[in-house]
Amino acid sequence: MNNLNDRKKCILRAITDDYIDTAEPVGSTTIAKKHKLGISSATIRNEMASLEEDGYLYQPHTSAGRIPSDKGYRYYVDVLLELPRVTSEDNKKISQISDYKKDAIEKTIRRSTKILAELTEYISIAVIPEHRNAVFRHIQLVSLDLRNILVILVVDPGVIENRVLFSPRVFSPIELDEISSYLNQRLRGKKGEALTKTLLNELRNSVPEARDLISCIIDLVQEVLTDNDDEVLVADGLLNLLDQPEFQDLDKTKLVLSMFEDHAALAKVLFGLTQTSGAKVRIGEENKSPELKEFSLVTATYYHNGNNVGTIGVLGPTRMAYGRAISVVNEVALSLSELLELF
Amino acid sequence: MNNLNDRKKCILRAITDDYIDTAEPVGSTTIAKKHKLGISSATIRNEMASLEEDGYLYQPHTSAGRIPSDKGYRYYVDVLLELPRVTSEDNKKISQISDYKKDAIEKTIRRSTKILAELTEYISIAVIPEHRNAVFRHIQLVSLDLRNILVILVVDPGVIENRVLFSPRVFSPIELDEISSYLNQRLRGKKGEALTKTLLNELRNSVPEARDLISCIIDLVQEVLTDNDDEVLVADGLLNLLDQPEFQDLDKTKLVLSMFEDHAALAKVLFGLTQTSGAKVRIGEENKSPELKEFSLVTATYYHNGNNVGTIGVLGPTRMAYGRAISVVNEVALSLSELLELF
DNA sequence: TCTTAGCACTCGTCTCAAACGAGTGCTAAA
DNA sequence: TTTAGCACTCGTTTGAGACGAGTGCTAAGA
Repeated sequence: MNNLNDRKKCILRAITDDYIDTAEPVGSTTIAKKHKLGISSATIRNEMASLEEDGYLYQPHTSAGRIPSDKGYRYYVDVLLELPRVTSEDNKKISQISDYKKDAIEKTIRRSTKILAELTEYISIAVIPEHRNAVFRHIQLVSLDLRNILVILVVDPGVIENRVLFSPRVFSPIELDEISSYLNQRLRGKKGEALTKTLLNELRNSVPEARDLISCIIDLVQEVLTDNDDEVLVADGLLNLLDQPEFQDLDKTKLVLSMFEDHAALAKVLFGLTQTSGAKVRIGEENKSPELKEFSLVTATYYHNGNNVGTIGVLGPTRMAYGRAISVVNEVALSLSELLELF
Repeated sequence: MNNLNDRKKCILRAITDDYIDTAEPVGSTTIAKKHKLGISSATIRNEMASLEEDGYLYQPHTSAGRIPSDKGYRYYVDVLLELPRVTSEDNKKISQISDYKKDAIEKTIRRSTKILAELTEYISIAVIPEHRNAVFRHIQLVSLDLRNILVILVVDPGVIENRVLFSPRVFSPIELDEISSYLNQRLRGKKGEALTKTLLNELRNSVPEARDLISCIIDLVQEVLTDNDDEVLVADGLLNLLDQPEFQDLDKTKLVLSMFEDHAALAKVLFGLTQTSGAKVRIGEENKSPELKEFSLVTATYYHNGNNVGTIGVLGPTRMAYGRAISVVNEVALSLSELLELF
């Protein structure tokens, strides 16, 4: 694929840079003037025609300049792009991710997407750790008053779930402690898939006088560990889309934004991004989903204990500032992984 | 203010209903045809001219129909409006508010705004209970492993805060229980303002070997009870605005939506809505803030233990379906209050 | 053989005037 | 007091023409 001569590379890079900058089709004279390549507009025109023939560029209509095609962007990203360093200003902002240290993992990720959206001015999305990989760590029952019992369920990595249960029967703190430690002993380290019916029934019947309470608790544990319909996707900066010149058409834009009302479906689209290290870039048609064919997606995974637990990234027009996006996404994923090591 | 004769009332109501429905200036013939009032378009025209003179209507330009002015909407809401009953379908949706029963109050309110936005198709907003009115209820320290301690702080009404603290010194579960019950005993029922320096210092020095741990805990308590910069405003359905014909102008709409980036400032605008019972309606210019002069705001307060703790409502164009908005907002506020009674 | 100046051509956008039509206010008759 | 009739207003739509950015092609020059 590295089959372009140097001059073609320069021209393709110039056109792509310019188009990313201005959102206007780029003409040969513009290139000749702005980027002093030492060749005339006529020569550039010839090269452009050749690049178009090879599928790197296209014209929206005869009398317009050129726009990079998806193939063009792909070449740009793979071959031509030099990643800019993350500025210290950006780094300052990114470091805000760890500001609140150790609150729930989900909040941390929300904060990260928010920061990512602000930095890139695109839509920022994150897939949060799948609970089904989560492990039971600790449960604690606390008597708030006679009949209200606070259940605290701690799950690795970093999810803490609280629920206040109303119990018709009064339990003494000692009883609650006993129940807690029994459940802890039986459930510690278990994954959702390990919660077999046999086990659950055994637990339910273990303390006859607390059957109802334990039932409720088990439901909660199961709910948290098996992650039915819980939010798996976090998005921020949706409105940034309105600032992009290609989304001035309201109907089109509404269509896109309405995708974000069904987080579950969208998560599926964004899943299957299992990736090794570094940022992954999906450009336009490379996205399987037709709604995303005008979008590019730059994602990176973040880790917990060396395991790939989730994905974070940005979604923007194919005319995306790839360099900056990739740098920033990488940096954010890195910060997030570092922070999660502390959980 | 009840100074319009019956015919004028009918015409004003017809124009307002029609304009709310179509978003197009309403002409005399339209009224004559759609609402069989038994009078000709010419008569309606005369009455319209009179209503315009009195400030209830205006024409966007000479050759157009009429649009209700803010004064016209106000009259419509105060005098002409008959509240529609909430349909059983709506009620079904509203009852989803209590689906998850007793998770944290903030989540409940988020869910409520989401439902409200879906039902009305306007922007839905809520001011969540001010923490400074919150009361310390319970604290619990749980040893997760040797050096990680989970702090659970329960605050009335319905806020549960978790934090994992890393402690260089190892505490036994018994020690942690002792610290918990000491703090519970000293802090139970206290408001943020009751946390004087003297008290806090006394607590800090009460158990010398746990000084650092207690310090961290106290910081957390103070943070939660004094509610520095925590989110006080929740909004949903921002994108609904794009479906309104009066907000097809992207620049204008972006300006409005950007208001929602500074929740704190917006909360101020929406505060000062201390109100008795039932929904409050603010129409167009009645809003102090100039950004909101094209908007109407329908709000109701919700209660906890008989105290007005927060506000929930919808924000839409002045051309709002007031009847439905008021009914639904009232119903949601009611459901929310009922649910909070259980907290 | 490669480069480039020159030029005719294309086609989207901008401009402006004319036609259109929804709605009005006024007048005069019922 | 109501209403049919009509001239008038003014925003919107339509279409023709001018404009111009950018192209491809040709032919001359390096």
